[in-house]
Amino acid sequence: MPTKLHATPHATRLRIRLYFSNGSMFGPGKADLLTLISETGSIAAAGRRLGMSYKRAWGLVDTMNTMFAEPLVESSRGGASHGGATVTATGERVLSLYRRLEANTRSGSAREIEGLEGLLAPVIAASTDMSDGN
Amino acid sequence: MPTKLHATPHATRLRIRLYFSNGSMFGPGKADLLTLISETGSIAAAGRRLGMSYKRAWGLVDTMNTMFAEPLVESSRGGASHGGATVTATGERVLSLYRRLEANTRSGSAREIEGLEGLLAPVIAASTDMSDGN
DNA sequence: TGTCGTTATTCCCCAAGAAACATATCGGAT
DNA sequence: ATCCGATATGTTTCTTGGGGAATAACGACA
Repeated sequence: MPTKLHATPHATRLRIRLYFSNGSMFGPGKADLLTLISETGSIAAAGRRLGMSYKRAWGLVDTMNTMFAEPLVESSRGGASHGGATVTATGERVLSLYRRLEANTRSGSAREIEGLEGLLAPVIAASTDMSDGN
Repeated sequence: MPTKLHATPHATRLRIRLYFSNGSMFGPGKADLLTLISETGSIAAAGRRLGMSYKRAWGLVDTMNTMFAEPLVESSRGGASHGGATVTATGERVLSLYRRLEANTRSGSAREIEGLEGLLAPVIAASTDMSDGN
């Protein structure tokens, strides 16, 4: 029989949100949206991929564009491309800083995370009874 | 009105939440509650200090006690002391690990945080728009 | 046996926020 | 002049997490 648990290396996910002094905040939601806008070139497509309504995605973009000194996303309507959105250099910089913060935390606190994981209740393997939701 | 820029260096607050593979999570809410239970020796008192209802505080305690292998909080009813709650050794360990994770992040990503702060829109002194999103 | 403050638990209710729906607009291409 | 797909924004409907009130149990002690 296999050794011990630890079957899951680092399935633990971190969600880090920054609350700035001016009241604005930035976290994984905006970061992921930014990432997907950069990938897809469209607010709508990015929102769809994240399972959020266009309205919500647009609202987040609007907030991001006003909370920073320069807009993170530039959008255009109509035209040959039928509109779209691109992440500005500032946007990429914000994203890069945030991702680095995330990575730093994961690597810099690996010990603490493992320590917490080790204290968790063992997963109930029961495959017969699945009425529980939690 | 260059009355000021970033007078307060570290007003930016971090909120780190861990999502474990078993579906449970731990973040600043539970950590703060744990801290105050340790201080006050009472779930109710801790909840009051945090501005949350007893029901909510108790619910968080209950979740914490079941998500870890050993309870983080032990409580008693009645008696000479009229009941109360104490944080177990495991509880203190969890708290310590989480606080260290927080501190590590703050110190280990000071550059990134400062970088993001530097990109924020300057605070407009006069009119205050208390709107906010995610 | 009654008092006391805290833990434990249920039920009802509500507002904040998300979802859903509905338009309006843009502008190059055909 | 029209089509198209995406942006932009308002209006309505729905969901849900938490608050609040109410209630019970607990147990040492006087």
